[in-house]
Parts: sequence; C-alpha cells; structure tokens
Amino acid sequence: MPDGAPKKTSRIQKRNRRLILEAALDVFSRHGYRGATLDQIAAEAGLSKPNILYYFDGKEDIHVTLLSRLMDTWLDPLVAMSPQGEPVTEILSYVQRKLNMARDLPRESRLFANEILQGAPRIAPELTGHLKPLFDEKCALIAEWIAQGRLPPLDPQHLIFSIWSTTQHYADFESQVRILMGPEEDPHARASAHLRRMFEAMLRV
Amino acid sequence: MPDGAPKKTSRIQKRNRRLILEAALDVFSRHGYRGATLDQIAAEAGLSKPNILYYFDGKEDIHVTLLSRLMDTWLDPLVAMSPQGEPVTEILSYVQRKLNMARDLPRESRLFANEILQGAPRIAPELTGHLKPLFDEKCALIAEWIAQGRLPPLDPQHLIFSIWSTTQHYADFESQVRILMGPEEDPHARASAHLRRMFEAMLRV
DNA sequence: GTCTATACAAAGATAGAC
DNA sequence: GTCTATCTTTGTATAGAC
Repeated sequence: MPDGAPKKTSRIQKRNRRLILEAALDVFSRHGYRGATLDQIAAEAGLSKPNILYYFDGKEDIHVTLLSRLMDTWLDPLVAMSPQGEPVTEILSYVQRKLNMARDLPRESRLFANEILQGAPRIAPELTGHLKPLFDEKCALIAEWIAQGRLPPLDPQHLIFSIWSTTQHYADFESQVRILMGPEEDPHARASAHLRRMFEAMLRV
Repeated sequence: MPDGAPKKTSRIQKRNRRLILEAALDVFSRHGYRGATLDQIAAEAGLSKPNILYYFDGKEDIHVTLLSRLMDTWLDPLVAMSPQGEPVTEILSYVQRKLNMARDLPRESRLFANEILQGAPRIAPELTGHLKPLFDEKCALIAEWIAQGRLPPLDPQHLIFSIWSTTQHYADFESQVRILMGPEEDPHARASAHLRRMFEAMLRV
C-alpha cells in the first residue's frame, strides 16, 4: 500500500464482523469456550456457518479476537485510578466503576471468568503483557499512598484482588445471587452501598 | 429387601466408583462440563470408557453425582457458624475456614464456579433446596446479632457474598493470581492476614 | 465386570456453485 | 460474499464376546 490506500474493509464487512463478535460474546459467555458452537454463533448472528468462517479463521480466532478487543474496556476502570486524586476517594471510585461494569457488562465479565477459570490457556500472554504491568503500576501507587501515611498499612495486591472478586461476583455468580436474593427491587444499589461501607471501613487510617 | 440385605456393593465397585469420581473431579474442574470428555476421565481413572459407563448412566450422571456429594463438604464452614459464639469471632473464623477450603479444595471450588457461571443448569435444584435455607438461616442469625447491637448495621446477604467471593477468588482465579503475584513464598498467609484485617475493620461496632 | 468393536450424533471446517 | 452440500474428527453411548 504505497500510497496509503485503505485496507478495503467495506461497510458490510465491518458490520458482519461486528455481528459475529456480538453473537460470539453472547454464546461464549454463556457456555464457555468448549460449550459454545459455531452453529449457535451463526444462528445468533443471522449468518450461515461458512460465512462465519469467511470472516474468521475458526472458532479460536473468534475467541481470541473477542478477548483482545475487550481487554482495554475491561481495564479502563483501573487505568482511571489517578495519582492526582485523594487516595480513599480514588479507591472507592474504582470500586464503584468496577461494580457498574459488572452490572453493565456481565457477559464480558463471564467471558473473562470462564477463561481464567480454565487456566487462561488462550489469554495468558495478554495477562502477562497488559494486565501485569498495569497491576504493578497501581500496586506501586497504593504502596506510595501508604508510605505517605494517606492510607493505612494494607496489602496493595490483595486489596485489588478483593475489589475484583467482590464486584465481579455479581456478574459471574449472578445465577446464584438471584436464587438466594429472590426478586429484588434494586439489587445494584444495595450491593453498591455494602461495598462502599466495607472498603470505607478498611481504608480508614 | 425385607431382611435388611446389604445393597451388594462390592469392595471393588466402591473402589471403582471412587476412582471415577476422583478423576471426574479433576477433569470437570479443569475444563468445565462441556469441555470434559469421558475419554479423559477414563484415562485418569485407569479404566476403559465402557467400564465408566457400567458404573454411571452417562456423563451427566457423573457430574450431578459429584456435585451432590460435594455439596455438604462445601457448605460445612457456613454450617459451623454458631449462634453460641461471639459474633465477630464467628464471622472471622468463617472467613478463615472458607479460605482454607479454597486452598485445600481448589478443584471443588472451580467445579462449583464453572457450574454457577454457566447458569447453574444442573445444580439449581440443590441450590434452592439446600443452600438457600442455610443462607437464609445464617442471614437471620447475623441480623439478630445486629439487632442486639453486637455487630454494626451491615447487609447480611451481601456480607456473605463478599466472604464467598474474596475467599473463593484464590481458587477460582488461581491462574491469574499466579501470573500477577509471581513466585510467592507463602501466598496463603498473606491472603489470610489481608482478609482478617479487612473483615475486622468492617465488623468493628 | 471388563473389554473390543462399532453405531450414532454433534461440531469444526472445506469444496464448489452461484 | 454467501450459500448448500459434504468431509472429518471427536465424543457419547451401546452391542456383544469373554
């Protein structure tokens, strides 16, 4: 492409790839990698199975494409935790953003959960390459806040694990939560209040 | 069986059923229901595939048998939370028992996580029948402690969710934790100290 | 009770017409 | 680019000998 010619991805191609990835997110998040079938994805996308394979090299290609494209969105709330802000506020806001994400993007949460649960066979490189540096950076930030006496002495790594697990629980274990809570007027609001209280208590110097 | 005749389960039958369930726990917890194959289970159990199907009616039969047999063990730590004890001690002990369980029985944790994650299709009745009543009972106990002023006003249901999620995280998301923590001398001890501090802070009146 | 051989179904992928 | 038809592999389950 010497003269900067476009990659020739037509409008219809973009649309179909988007349709496929949207359907795949649905199916993979509900059934896991092995449990998902191309037939289901094709049916949900409203395309034929061979047509799916015209746009992607195969089932695994669809899966890794999905995971890669969603990784940035998934990490956004942590990226937004800023050295400029007030420590307790920053962390409590992070908890809220993460909980909102579990509410708004439960399929994405379950997609990642399925993959990690089975040993992260297809996403380990992304974790090492993208998540780990970000994780280390934010742990260092929290450690600095502690050193400055702006946070009580706590374990930055395990604090982040606790934030992840408590918030994602509402997406990943939604079926169990629903069975145990019964019909609830506003489940998100109660969870939000609970987590704010919990982490507030923990972060008090 | 009028005269109380034994069910005629020979020693070898018991042994083989045990071998199969042990192998199945391994395979199902690593790959999920759909991802697991009878070939793998047979290979790990050291038996032939048809022999597996002599002892169980099929793949699903093995799976539900596993889940049912493990349910009691799984709920033990919560059952042990006693009205007689001191509230804060009882809850902190529960956290520790649950964390120990994630360390000692990670396969069981992942088996349940896989099932819940996919909507609990095969275990919903057990959840409704066994887990729900126990959950309600313990929520009522915590609510009583709060009413007596022995605990701060917190949300019993979400407190239990937070305990489950933070402790099981170390089993269910072990692959991610390992990538992020690197080689660790005693990961369990650090997690244990962190969770004790966190829930202690939260439970302080 | 256990095995070999095999039936049967599901699912990933390809061929080739249009 | 999209389809129908089909190949191939894999996986659950059964038949029947021993």
